[in-house]
Amino acid sequence: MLDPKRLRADLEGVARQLARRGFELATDRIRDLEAQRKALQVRTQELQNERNTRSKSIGRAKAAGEDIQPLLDEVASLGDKLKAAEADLEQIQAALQEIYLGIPNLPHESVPEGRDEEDNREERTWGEIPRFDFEPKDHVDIGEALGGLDFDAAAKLTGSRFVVMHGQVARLHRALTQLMLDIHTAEHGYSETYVPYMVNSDSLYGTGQLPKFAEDLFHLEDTDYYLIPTAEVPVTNLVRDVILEPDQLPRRWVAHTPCFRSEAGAYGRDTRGMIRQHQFDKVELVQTVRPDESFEALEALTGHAEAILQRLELPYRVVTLCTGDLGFSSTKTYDLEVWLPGQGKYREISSCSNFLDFQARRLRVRWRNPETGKPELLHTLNGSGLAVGRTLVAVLENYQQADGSVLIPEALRPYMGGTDRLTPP
RNA sequence: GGAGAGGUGGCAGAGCGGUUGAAUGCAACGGUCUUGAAAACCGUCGAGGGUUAACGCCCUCCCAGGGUUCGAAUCCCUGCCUCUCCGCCA
Repeated sequence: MLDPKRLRADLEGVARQLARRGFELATDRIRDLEAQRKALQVRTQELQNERNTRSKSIGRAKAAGEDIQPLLDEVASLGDKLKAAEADLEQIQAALQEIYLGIPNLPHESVPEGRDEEDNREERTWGEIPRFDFEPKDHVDIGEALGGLDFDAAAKLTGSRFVVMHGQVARLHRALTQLMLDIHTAEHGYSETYVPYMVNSDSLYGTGQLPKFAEDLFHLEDTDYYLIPTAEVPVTNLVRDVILEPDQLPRRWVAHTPCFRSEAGAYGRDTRGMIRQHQFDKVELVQTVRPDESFEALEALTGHAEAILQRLELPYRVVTLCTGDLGFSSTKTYDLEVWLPGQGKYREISSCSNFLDFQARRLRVRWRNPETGKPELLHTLNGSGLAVGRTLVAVLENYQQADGSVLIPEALRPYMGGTDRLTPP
């Protein structure tokens, strides 16, 4: 959520910045509601003040043994007036809240202008795109030939957009997770966290998935519980309603969880293979930092995610999302895109974002600023480090051999019992 | 699942329905004292919001949401959470 004070003080300026990302701010309606809010709030508080004052004097009179009936008569109508004013105020505030919760974050000035992913800006590339002296297969063919990927079984057990993994491929999947967790904890200063895979709606409001993106979530019937779409939700919510001391900052967590996404609105896209699933594993990096350090932290965080790809020797590029492609809560996002020979293009494997105080305001994540002595909002960030399923896809496709086997990247071999190759049965 | 107890400020812990946003202790911060520190003593010390140029004034918050009342941390209802005992279970 944006700062309501800022919206009041500079509505037009905020509207201009939001227009960059194609969001039209309802300035007239906001101005109108804010004016009503102000008038009603002042009136309500006056009435509350009157009630408090009179009640106190009644208390005093009673203690002094005086007849309080005349005083009671005087306040007879006050209660109704106050109730009406409070109800009106609540209604206006709810209307404003609904609008405010639907406003995305402001794009940072360094974010390129653009409509969609076509306009994202490439920052750098890393690694050599592999050349094959045969026609490279995609991960579905490779994985099925290895006996390690079974989409038909998953369709029988559940439905489309799920996968069953077997044997050496299942182990490879686990090995990737272990490698990522080990690097982030041992080399990048993150502390490992295990969190619930279901969260309540408060948590989802806090990180911004609700109220706007309910259709992307799996909701458990007759409960307030949802399956997490990313570990970002439970992990960032760890500091909801918390005031951190300066020496506790920055906080860095890494968590490995499955992620559940309904993928509503993605009907025809990536229907083949593991690229877009209802359930996938992800190792997630989350940081809570001082406000003056968040852009620095974004660069570092992105580097941490890149380190995994480098360790696996997978070619990738880094792009800055343009204003039109930027996520709802983010002010700036770098996507890491790994090269997939099966598709002959780069595909997203990590998304690293700085949210400024956008999530922190909803979550009331604060620190005690020693300069002011007051609790102030922190900045939150997160990034995938990495999406495990897509990393598996990248390994299978980039390390495939003409005979149908798949080499294991050096860094993974200790996690694979020393095996250097997956071979078809 | 059954029975009971409870949820108050950073922590601990009081709080007859009426000048209680909340005693007291600890912690924290500022000061006195000291070569320095400790101890002792004095003082400050919750959060959010409205209004104001500012000083200030005002409102809200004692798990959450309803209710009773002129007035609720205190009474009633519902929900959530925690603890103890029993049952079941990985």
